Amino acid sequence: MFRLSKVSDYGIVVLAHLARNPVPASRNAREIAHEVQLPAPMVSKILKSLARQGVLESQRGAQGGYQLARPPEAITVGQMITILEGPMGLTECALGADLCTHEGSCEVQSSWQLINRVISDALQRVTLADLIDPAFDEHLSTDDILNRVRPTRSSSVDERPEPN
Amino acid sequence: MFRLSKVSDYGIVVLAHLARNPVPASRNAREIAHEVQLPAPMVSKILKSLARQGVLESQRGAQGGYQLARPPEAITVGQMITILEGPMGLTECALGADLCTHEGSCEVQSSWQLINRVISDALQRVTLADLIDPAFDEHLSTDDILNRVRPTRSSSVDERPEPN
DNA sequence: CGATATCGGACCAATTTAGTCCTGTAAATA
DNA sequence: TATTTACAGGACTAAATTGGTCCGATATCG
Ligand code: FES
Ligand code: FES
Repeated sequence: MFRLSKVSDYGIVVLAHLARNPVPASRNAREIAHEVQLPAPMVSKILKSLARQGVLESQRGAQGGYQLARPPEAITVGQMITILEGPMGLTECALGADLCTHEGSCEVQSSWQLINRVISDALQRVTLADLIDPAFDEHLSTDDILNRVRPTRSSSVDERPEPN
Repeated sequence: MFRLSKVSDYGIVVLAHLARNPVPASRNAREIAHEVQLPAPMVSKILKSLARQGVLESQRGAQGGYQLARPPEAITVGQMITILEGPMGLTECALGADLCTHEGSCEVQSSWQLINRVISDALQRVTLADLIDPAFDEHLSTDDILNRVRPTRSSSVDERPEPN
């Protein structure tokens, strides 16, 4: 159906909420779930994944909770999706590995790899800061996004999601 | 998992194969399936969808079969995916309709709509002709694709998949 | 007429997803 | 130190989706 899973969907909503509402600095999973109106166990699971991958910092114990580990400009939509959804690739062939049974006979593998890269790059160009920027989502064309010279706030950001 | 379904995957392989091997003009489903080494009933189902949406022309009865209804330059990857996978949208909210239960309280809906448009546009910029062009998939950057001035063969193409 | 093929669905099994729950461990606080 | 809070890490289930098959109807050719 070409949809993101709910995990990614919710995850991005949660991160956007945290970026938009930076205080109080640390909140626990239950509070966050209540704030975004999503099922608490799901949100908890998602928060754990994000913390494990370094997007959130977690504090255990009483008064513990989660907060963003980096400024919103340093977190891209592409990273979030990769973390919550697994390695990006519209088809397995697109990943380049020897996973597809038709490799060798297939005539479109390399094309898929390119298409995949295009999508991936596009998603890496949108940051969490963009998601909560009211100016971002109004009257922008595709080319504005894809060609834009990054504004100051994210000009020096060029990170990848850390492995692990 | 953020993958295209097999239906789309196979569908694109089939179309690429037909574009690359234009003769004989009309072949039946069984032959096509054999040529691309994919399960015949699946291929048949896919061919039917594509024919119904006008990408292929079908000829019934003895000596019948399928052939491309338009030149490869006039068929985009975005169209193929839309036909085989349904309306494109990474989340339901992205479609803009009143489908999501969180609408109103949600803080990222309009951002999703933009992200969605970016992906969609990117996929509309790649045609079937590109997929079978050996030059296409070698050493091209994302920007080459996204910013490229369309070459002659697809400069005047700006169609959408017809509704129905 | 009879053979060939598409058309349009129904149908089923296997996988994936959405969502819950439980046990363990770390931190704060009284 | 005992207690409570809250994350860590999984196992687990039910529901939805997907991949794949099959069939009766219809159209076309010879
Ligand atoms: S279908 Fe897998 S390599 Fe092309
Ligand atoms: S989650 Fe549906 S509108 Fe945002």
